[in-house]
Amino acid sequence: MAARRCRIDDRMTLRMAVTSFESSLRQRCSNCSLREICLPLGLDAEELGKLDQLVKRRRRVFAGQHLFRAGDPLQSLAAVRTGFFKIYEVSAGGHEQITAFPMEGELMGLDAISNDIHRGNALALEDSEVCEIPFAKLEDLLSDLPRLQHQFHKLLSGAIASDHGLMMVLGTMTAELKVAAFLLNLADRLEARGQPRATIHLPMSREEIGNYLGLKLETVSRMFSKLRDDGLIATEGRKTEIRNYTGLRNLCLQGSARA
Amino acid sequence: MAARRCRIDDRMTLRMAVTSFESSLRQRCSNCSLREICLPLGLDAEELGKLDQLVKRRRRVFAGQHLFRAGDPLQSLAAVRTGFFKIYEVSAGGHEQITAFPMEGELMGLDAISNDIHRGNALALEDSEVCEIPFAKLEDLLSDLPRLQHQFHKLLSGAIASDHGLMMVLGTMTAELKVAAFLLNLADRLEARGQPRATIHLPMSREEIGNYLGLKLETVSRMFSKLRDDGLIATEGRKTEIRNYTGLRNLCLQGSARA
DNA sequence: CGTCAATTTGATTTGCCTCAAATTTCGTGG
DNA sequence: CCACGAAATTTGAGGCAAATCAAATTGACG
Repeated sequence: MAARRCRIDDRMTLRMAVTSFESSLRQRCSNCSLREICLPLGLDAEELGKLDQLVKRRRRVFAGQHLFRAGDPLQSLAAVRTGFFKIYEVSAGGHEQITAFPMEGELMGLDAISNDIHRGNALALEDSEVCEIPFAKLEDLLSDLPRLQHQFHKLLSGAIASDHGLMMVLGTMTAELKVAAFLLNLADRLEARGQPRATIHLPMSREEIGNYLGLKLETVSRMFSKLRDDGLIATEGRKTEIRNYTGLRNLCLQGSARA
Repeated sequence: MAARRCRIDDRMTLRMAVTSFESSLRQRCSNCSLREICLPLGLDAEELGKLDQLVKRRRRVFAGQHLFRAGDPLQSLAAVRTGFFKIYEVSAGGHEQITAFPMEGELMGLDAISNDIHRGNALALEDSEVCEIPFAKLEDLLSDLPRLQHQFHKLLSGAIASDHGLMMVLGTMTAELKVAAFLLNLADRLEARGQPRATIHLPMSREEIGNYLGLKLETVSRMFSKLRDDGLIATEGRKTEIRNYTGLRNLCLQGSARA
C-alpha cells in the first residue's frame, strides 16, 4: 500500500513517481467512460470513431489535487475513469458544501454548462484518472448523432434526479438514516459497476461525509458505531463492510415512513 | 378574489367555470415560455416558426390538480406560463418531499428524461397555465438548431445548479436562515421576470414551505414571526412583503460564514 | 354566520451540536 | 523495521435549536 492521502495541493513531486505505476495497475477498461456509456446505443464504427476523436488523452489527477475550481471557465466535462472525487461549492459566506462524490464512470462539471463557468471545485480524494471531453466539440457531435444527443440528455437528467434523491435524504432523514442511506448509495453505485457492493473503501473522511449529509463529524462517527453495534455493518478504519444489506435498506424505508 | 385553494383532485366542476375567466385576465405574454427563453438566441423567422409548431396548445391546470404524477411516462416537458406549482416526490417509505416550486417561465419534468418516467408529481398551487412541449419532437428540433440545443443544455445544467443551491441551504443553514433564503430566492425569481420583488404572494402553506426546507410548519411560522419582529419582512396572511432586502441578504451571508 | 383548516404562540422534549479527552491510524524519519 | 508526532476517529458530558405536544387565534368558504 503506497501513500494514499496528500494535503499539499497541485504540486506533487516525488509522489507522482511513486503513484504513477500504481494507477497503471488499475487499468481495466480499454477505453474511456464516454464510449462505455454509449455502447448500448448501437453506434456504428464510424460513429464510435468520431467519439474517440473527441476524447482527449486521459489525464491523471493525484490525491489532493484539483481537476477544476469554481470560477474556471468550462472547457471540458470530465468523466472519472478510476478513483474518487469530491465536488464542493463555497457559499458567499465562505462555507464549504460537498455536493457529490463522483466515482468511476460518472461525469463532473455538468452544472457549469449553464453559464460556462464552474460552480464547483473538483478535488481528487485518491489518485485518479479522468477523460476530458471538450464540451463545444461534444455539442457539435451531438447534433450529428441523435442517439448520442438523447443519451446526453438522459445523463443530465439523471444528475437532476440523483440530486433530488439527496435532497430527500437531507430533508427527511435522521442522522442514523442519513449515514445508512449514504452507505447504501455507495454500495449500489459500486454494484452497478460490477464491483462487490459489500466492501466499501470510503476515500473520504468523517468530516467530509458529515458535510455532505448535513451532520457533524462526531455524529457521523457515532452513527457508524451504532450501525456496527447493531450488526448492520463492520468497520475497520475507512474500510467498511455491509453485513446486512437488506437490514440497512429496511432501516431506510421504515425510517422515512412517517413524518 | 375568487376561490384559491382546492383539495379535491382532478375533478373540478363548477370551479372550472368560475376560474376560467379569471386566468384569462393574466395573459400578458403573447407566446409560450419556450419561445421567450429562445428570444435572445437571434433565431430567424423560419426557426421561430418551427419552434411554434412544436408547442402544443396551452393547457390550463386548476389549483389542486396534478399536471403529471410520478410513474407517468414522459411525453412532454411543461413550461409554466402563469401560476405556481409544487413538485414533490414520494419515497419508498411514503414520505413526501417537495423538490421545487416552479413558477412562470420555468420548466417541469426535466428529471424524467433519464428514464422516460416522471419521478415527481406536479401539483398546481393556484390556477395555472402551462405550455406542453413534446419531448421527442423537441429533441428532433434540437439536432437541427444548434443554438437551441445549446440553450436546452444550459437549461438542464441550470436545474442542476439550482438544486445544488438548495442543497447548500438544506445542509448549512439554521431555520431562520433557511426561511430568509427561501424568501430571497422567490424575490429574485420574481424580479428576473420583471415583477416587483418586494411583494410576494406565497401560494404554498407553511407546511409545504417547511417540507421544502426540512423544517416543521411551526418552526417556519416562528421564523416568519421573527423576521417580521426584526423588521425585515411584513406579513399579512400569505402575502409577504420584503421590507429590508439587503438586511435579509446580509443575514444569509453572515449566517453561513462559519460552520 | 358557522365550521373547518391554517396559522400563530406557548411549554416541554429530544436529537444533534459543542466542547473535551482518549484512542487509533497514518506518514515520516530514525 | 520500529518509533515518533500529527491527524483522524471514537467516545463522553452537557447545551441548544428545532421537534413535539398543545392550545388559542385567524382566516377561508359554504
